[in-house]
Order: sequence, then structure tokens, then C-alpha cells
Amino acid sequence: MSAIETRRQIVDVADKLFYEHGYEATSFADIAGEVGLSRGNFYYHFKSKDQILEAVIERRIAKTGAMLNAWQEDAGSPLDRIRRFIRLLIANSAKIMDYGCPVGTLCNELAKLDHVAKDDAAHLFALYRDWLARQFAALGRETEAEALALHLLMRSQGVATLATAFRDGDFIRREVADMEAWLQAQCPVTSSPQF
Amino acid sequence: MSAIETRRQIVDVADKLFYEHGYEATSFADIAGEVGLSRGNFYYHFKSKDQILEAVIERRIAKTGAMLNAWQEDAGSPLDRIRRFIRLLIANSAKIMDYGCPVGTLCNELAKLDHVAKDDAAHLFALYRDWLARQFAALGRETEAEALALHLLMRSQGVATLATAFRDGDFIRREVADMEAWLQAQCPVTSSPQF
DNA sequence: GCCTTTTTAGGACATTCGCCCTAGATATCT
DNA sequence: AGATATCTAGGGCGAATGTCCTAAAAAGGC
Repeated sequence: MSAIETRRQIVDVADKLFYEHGYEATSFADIAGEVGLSRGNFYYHFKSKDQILEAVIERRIAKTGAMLNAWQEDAGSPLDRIRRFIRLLIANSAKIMDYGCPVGTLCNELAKLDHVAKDDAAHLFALYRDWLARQFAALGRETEAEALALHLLMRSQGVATLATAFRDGDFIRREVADMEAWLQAQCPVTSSPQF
Repeated sequence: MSAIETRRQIVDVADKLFYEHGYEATSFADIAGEVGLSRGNFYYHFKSKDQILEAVIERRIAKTGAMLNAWQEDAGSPLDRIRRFIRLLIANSAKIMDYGCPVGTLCNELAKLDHVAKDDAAHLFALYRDWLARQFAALGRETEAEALALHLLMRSQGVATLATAFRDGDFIRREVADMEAWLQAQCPVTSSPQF
């Protein structure tokens, strides 16, 4: 197999295992075992565990950026785009109840480890923040765009954490509905001006 | 020194280290070193690392319960009591920006490890939830009390996670103000009825 | 001041960790 | 097919992990 393909497989598996069991709790052997490689061969592709983490974060950033770009291209209002973000909680609710949010839990773990890559991981949040801020700006909320984006991001994180702790899918649905209502209320109602 | 006192010290240190560096990343040696005990002696007090975790959770539950009871006894309206909870985010903002919320991050880690104690850790959330629900019920919101409690808990978790990732104290203050405004809006305005 | 109980220190255990080396297998190109 | 570059398997390194044992120190009752 080509080295590039193998490398991609390693990053794929590492991504999954880091999410499901955490970075520290995932060992070289775990990744190698799932990929079907010998432990020794690993070093040919990655010189250290930190390098795998870097590659995983890089990959997540690329995938997230691609997803947000695709959402941007899609037909639909900024409001619809934001709703799409909110509904990620529904689409991923099963995994979230098992393992939490991939971004939030990774950032938390790396913060505790005081890991060099913790800022890289936080960049994932920045991607969502900036994309959401763009949508709010397009809705005519330029000045508060970033604050509104962070607020929504904050909510999704809180929902994920509590949903994991209580394993409560109804809670997710309830809070998603509440977020959508909040979103609607943020939208200046130009169609029915009050005069 | 008495065994009880030593045990208490171990749990104290373990509590701190589990919070600051995580459960997995904290070793017997780390705890022993900080307490000033030899690693071997450890086994006299705790038969396994899981037992320390259990003791730490038990201790956190006791302390949290005591704090909430004290808040309950305090003079002040249910509204003031809820505000007191919200302002935990301000009081602990420095540690939160470094290590996140002690409850949320522990629950997340234990969920990923699929640890036996993960439900015990989630019980910490339940303490807050039930106490908050009591306050909302006292405010006349009996039917939605638990949902409102979870909503507030959710917000505090989201704020903690983002504050850690971005290390942004202003964000905490902004969201706390928003939570207090939300809280005010939840309160039926009996003093100025609309008729 | 002795004797029993409680608490301690230090080391050893098997295992796993991340990391590294090397010889051989596999693929690629001429 | 032969030569060369690429990729792999397996094992071994020292350090660290959680766990366990034992002999000595400390504490406490008589």
C-alpha cells in the first residue's frame, strides 16, 4: 500500500480513537492494532504521538472548513445555515451522548495536559465562531456578530456536555428547539416592521 | 499521623490533580509525591486508583451538597440563590480558563474511558440540577423547573468549555450577564401585573 | 518500659508506554 | 529480470504504570 494511503488510514483511526477514548488513553498499539500495522512500522509514518495529534487536528480543521464552505455555497438564507449548525447536535446526538463533542472534549483534555497543540485544537472552535459570525453579520447583526456566534457555540457545548453526563436525547431536542427559537428572535423582522 | 487524616490529605491532593491534569494523566506517584508519602504506602489507604476516584467523587458530592444547603439556608430569594450559582463562573473564572469545569471535564473523561464511576460523577450534575429546580419551583415555575435548571446548567457548562479553549475572561462576564438577564425574564413579575 | 496495633518506607512485580533499530519483504523503474 | 527506492515486521530499549509484599518505624494501651 502507498505510504500516503497508510498515513491517511492512521490519521482516520487515530481521529476516531482520540474522540472515543481520549488522546492520552489511546496508545500507539491501539491505533496500530485497528489499522492492522505492526507497532514498529508506525515510526516510519509518524515520529511521535504528538505528530499524530497534529495530523488529526489538521485533518479535522480541513474537514470542518470544507463542510462550512459547502454550507456557505448551499442555497438558503444565513438563518438556514445557522440552523444547519444547530442541527449538528441532532445529527450526531448518539455519538455525543457516548463521547461528547469532539472539539470541546479535545480542547478540555489538551488544556489539562497543557499540551503544545491545545491552541491548534481551539482553532477548530474559531472556525465555527468565524463562520457563524459571518452568518449573523449577513443577518444585519454586524456589531454583535462574534458575540452571537460565541453564544451559539457556547450553547452547543453545554448541550453536548450535559447530554453526555445524563445520556438524555430528549434534552438535546428540547435545547435545539430552544436554540432555534432564540435564533428566530435574533433575526430583525424586516417583513413586519413595527411602526 | 492518623490514617484518617492521611486519607483525607490523599483525597484532597487527588481531587486537585484530577481536576488540573485529569484522572488518567494523574499517577499514584504524582499524588504520593505531593502528599509526601511513599508510593508503596499508598496501598495501605487505597487498594486501587479507582477507589481514590470514588473517594474524590464522594468528597465532591459532600462538599457540593453542603454548599448548596448553606445557600438554601442563607437569607435571600430563590432568585438570589440562582444568581449565586451563576456567579460561580465569575468566582472560579481563573481556574476555569485553565482547567475547565471540574464536573463537566470529569464526566467527559469518564465517559470516554467508559469508567464504572461515570454515573457517580454525573450525580454531581444532578445535585445542581435538583437544587436549581427547587429554586425555579419556588419562583412559581413548578412544571418547567427541571428544564429551566438543566438549561442554566447547560449554559454554565458551555461557558466553561469555551472560556477554557479561548482563555477569554470577558466572554465569561458577558455570558454571565446574559444568564442573569435571562433569569430575570424567567421570573413572573408579580409586583407589576399586566392588566 | 514492654507489647500489640497501626502506619510507614522502599523495593519488586509484571505490564504497558512511547520510541527506536534493523533486516527483510514489497513495490517501482529501467 | 535486476537494481533501487519504498514500506513493513518484529523485537528491544528505558521509563513509567498500577499493584503488591515485607520489614521496620511509630503510636498507643497496659
